[in-house]
Amino acid sequence: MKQRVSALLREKLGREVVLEKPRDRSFGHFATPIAFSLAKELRKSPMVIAEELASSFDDSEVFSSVESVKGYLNFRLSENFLSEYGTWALDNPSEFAKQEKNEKILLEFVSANPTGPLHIGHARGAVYGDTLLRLGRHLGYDITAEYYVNDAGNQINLLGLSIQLEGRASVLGEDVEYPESYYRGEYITGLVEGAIEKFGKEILSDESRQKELALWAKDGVMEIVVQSLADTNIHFDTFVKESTLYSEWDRVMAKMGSGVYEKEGKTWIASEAKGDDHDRVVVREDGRPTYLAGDIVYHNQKFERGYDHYINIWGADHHGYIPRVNAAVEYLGYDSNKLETLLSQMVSLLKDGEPYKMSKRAGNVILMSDIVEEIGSDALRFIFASKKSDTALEFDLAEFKKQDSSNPIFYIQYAHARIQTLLSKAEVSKEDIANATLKNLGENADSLLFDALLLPEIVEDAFSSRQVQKLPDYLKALAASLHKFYYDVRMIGTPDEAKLLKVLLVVALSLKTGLSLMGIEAKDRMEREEEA
RNA sequence: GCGUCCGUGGCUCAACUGGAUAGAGUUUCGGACUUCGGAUCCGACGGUUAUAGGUUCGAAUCCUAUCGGGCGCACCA
Repeated sequence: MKQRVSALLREKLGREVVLEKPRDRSFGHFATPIAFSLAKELRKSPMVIAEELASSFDDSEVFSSVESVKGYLNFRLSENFLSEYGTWALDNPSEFAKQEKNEKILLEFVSANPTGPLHIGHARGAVYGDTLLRLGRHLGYDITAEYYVNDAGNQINLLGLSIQLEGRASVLGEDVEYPESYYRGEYITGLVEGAIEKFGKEILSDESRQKELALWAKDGVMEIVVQSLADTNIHFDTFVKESTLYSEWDRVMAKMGSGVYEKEGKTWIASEAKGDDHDRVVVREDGRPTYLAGDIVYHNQKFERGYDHYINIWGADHHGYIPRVNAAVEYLGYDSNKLETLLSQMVSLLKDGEPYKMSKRAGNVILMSDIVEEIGSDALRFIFASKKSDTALEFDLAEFKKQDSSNPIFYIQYAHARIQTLLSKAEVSKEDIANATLKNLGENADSLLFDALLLPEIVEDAFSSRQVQKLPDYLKALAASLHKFYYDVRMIGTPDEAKLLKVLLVVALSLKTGLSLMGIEAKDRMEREEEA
């Protein structure tokens, strides 16, 4: 819709035009302040320019009116255009809001270490990434969702050690000394049991078998992780294991050329020259690679696979890490502008206004799976998609357990269900509705139809700006329009029944499509949950 | 100290990335059903957009400084 208008303006003016939605619908469907920017070069007042432009659109079939108001150019779409577009959408529901973008994107997200279950911070990045993925795919981008598994390095050894310590303490009854950092939580207990079953109790006391134990355990942890993600409708196409990459190391180092050098018996990357605070060690004196080394080979591998664009989603606490990875990418001979790193900020939880209690059982982290169990996948996804990912978020669980309009996910679902109920009570046939023409609707229904047809713009905007919260914002507003319309206009049994219900069908299509892009299934009926 | 993200009604967040009168929800108060699901709707109260300058037709948005906060600043991941 907007594209159509944009294209018309481009044709007319020979330039790209900023198109916006006026705050007040009485101004029209779209508006542009173009006359202000033309004022300088044309040396005429914006008002005059706007007047002239407005009158040049007189013969258009797309617009019913084009007016200039205080230098703004306001467009009102014709009933004919809206009617045809709405009908097309209903006839081609799976095509609605879709596009054919021609770009291959590698989207890496979550990538939590296989040393423990996902916590609430991971969940935010996961939801953000998956929502972007759904939006992008809907727009036709060819996107691969990838999870990078850090299954090498110290944290893996620590996993083996943690299982042994827990097993020696709880199973063998020994007094053990815990080091400063080790993994704890219910899942460790589970791994101890599994380890005994598989290897026998001996493995708990044999330090030389720590590595063997860890390599087995990380697969178990990954199963837990994958299950948590699946419970939230998140699925990955590929998993790349750090441990499989090091065979490439010599070749990658050679590729970096002068970007790496030897000093004090270590290998460094000259990242400072590429904007980092200082150079970084990639291989220690004893020959063990650092964390960065893994990322260098991984990003080399990514670029060798040949995508048009790369997106990483990281926890915001890693933001200082961006310059050094970009530096590596450039030394490898690639364009670091193709690599886009997005951040997902911290999350703090409240429950009934009080800080959410972290359970000792879980090792003092808030587990993603606990929250999903408490409020459900839909609510979790909605919350995390509702706020800009790069700002800190605080939310109260209690708000999302309510069954009324204060709970946005409920409010939207209710709007969708309400439409289904109306349809089931319709006194006209489905054919009558499908064949109805969406004209002479009256101001309320016309406005509602337009709102519902805005979804394509929202999807495009949300993806290209990487601001997925625009989608839930839109859905909330659309649901509000629907509820208000429902209250204001009676439909069943009136002469306009067929066409009004057809408008509602378009609204339902938008709501359902929008929700599915958030990984949430639209409901046809609301089941009232019993108060506990 | 350096880097980075941020500061918008009492609270949680928006604002089409520089556009029209800064909008929603929540809270508080007041209204609306013998009517398609009141699980809803309407109204009121509430703002010098942290502060001070600057840029221009136009600033919450861009620039500078100050104040306040989160997160980084490893040969940990």
